[in-house]
Amino acid sequence: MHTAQASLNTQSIPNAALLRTPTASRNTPELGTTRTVAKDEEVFAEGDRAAYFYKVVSGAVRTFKLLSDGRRQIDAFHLPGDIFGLESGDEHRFSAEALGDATIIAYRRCSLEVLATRDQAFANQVIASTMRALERAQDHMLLLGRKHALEKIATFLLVLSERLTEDGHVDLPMSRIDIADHLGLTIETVSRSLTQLERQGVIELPAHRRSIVLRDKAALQRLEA
Amino acid sequence: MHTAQASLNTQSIPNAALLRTPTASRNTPELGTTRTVAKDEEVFAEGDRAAYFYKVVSGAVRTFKLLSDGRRQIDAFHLPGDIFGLESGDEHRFSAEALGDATIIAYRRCSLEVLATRDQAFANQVIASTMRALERAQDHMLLLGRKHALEKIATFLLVLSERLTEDGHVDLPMSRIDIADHLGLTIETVSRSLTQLERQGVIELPAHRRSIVLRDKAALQRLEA
DNA sequence: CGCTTCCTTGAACCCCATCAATGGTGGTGG
DNA sequence: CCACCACCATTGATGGGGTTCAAGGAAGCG
Repeated sequence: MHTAQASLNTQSIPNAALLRTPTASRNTPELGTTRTVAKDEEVFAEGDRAAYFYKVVSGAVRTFKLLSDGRRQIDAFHLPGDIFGLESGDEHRFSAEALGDATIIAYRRCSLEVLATRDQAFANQVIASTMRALERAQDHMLLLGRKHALEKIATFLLVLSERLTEDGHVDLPMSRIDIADHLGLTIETVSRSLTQLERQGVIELPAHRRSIVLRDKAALQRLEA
Repeated sequence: MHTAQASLNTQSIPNAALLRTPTASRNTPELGTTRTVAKDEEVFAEGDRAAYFYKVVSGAVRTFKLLSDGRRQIDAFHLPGDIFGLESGDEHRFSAEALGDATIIAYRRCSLEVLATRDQAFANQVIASTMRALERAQDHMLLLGRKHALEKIATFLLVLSERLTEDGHVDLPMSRIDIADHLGLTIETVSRSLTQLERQGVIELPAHRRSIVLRDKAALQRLEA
């Protein structure tokens, strides 16, 4: 059992040298090793031994679960600074793949346990981070269970914009299929909803479909429900 | 920001005297105070100061979020032994209400922090428990985002039966509305799905609609997808 | 320049929501 | 003890939001 995929962003663990140092593999090789992952390459699969957890350095990673017939639920996208793949049990309960070419650092799980046992402040930070990950999961349950397509898209764009935006310009690291499998929709509905928002003048969809300009954030917030 | 509602069952925190002792209010009054809550009474509301977190002693509690127009998502039902209302921020991000008459223990949040700082083993247990809560949330996201009504009901019954069953006989502490708002369905669909399972001989619905007999768990597992 | 891949758009359908009414159970008071 | 009532659950009929199926377009890459 047991993944704790949801992102634990390192910003919130100021005391944790282990998690903060993207160059840990060079400075303290025993704590983490850098690894590059190609687009759509697997980092780990559901059922793998969870000997390591990971931090995104560059690029982005999706963690997801599959049903027997192939239906997929992406629980989170992990951006630079995020931790994923930390488990309470000894198996990964999710799969993880790179959205595009990515660089990640792998940490031995036992490192965490050793450090958490020695350093109480660090342990408290890990608790807080895990709780924040849980809270994000809970917000997402509200979205999945009770929001309509347009509300889901609006929420998604607003959440993304908090991390990826430069004055309203969002560069999407993921495809429409990924968005659909994150929001519990189909690619067609995602596409139609985005088109609708564009027609309403709320967003703009540049030609190369991997970026979105948020024209009217207030309108998105109203749509969020 | 930030709730960490999902249940942290005390079974999994063997070393944590604070969490394990239902009679803490008598033995160590500074750690927790017992409180009884009537059916549908509020324990705390979204936005309240999160000075306390809680453990269920008897009865059951729902934690939920509301959208502006009243749509509700119940993120979890908390049964005896479960912890809820633990926040990383200083406000409750959910509301909590008793399903029926219930007894709970309120702990000051600072007690947890003090204890976690002094006792590394305890801190590690809290991390593990929070991660397990997160994992349950992740399973529920798969259900909400990608499962059909019948699959949702089947999963729900199987999960419940792991905790509440005595040889297949499940006593539901919650109403159909609560089930619907947990699974992202309507009461009508919940009712129809249960009826369908009964017609298929998979379950039995006794006259007083608050219990269910699981006749064929294997069939439920097949339906789970 | 053609191919592949991804995205968009259209049309038909279906699952579940919605609207509406009935049924059943437990509680209350006569 | 029974009749009435309120609440909850069930059942039926209809409709709609989103999926499914299918085709067309647009961008990137060899």
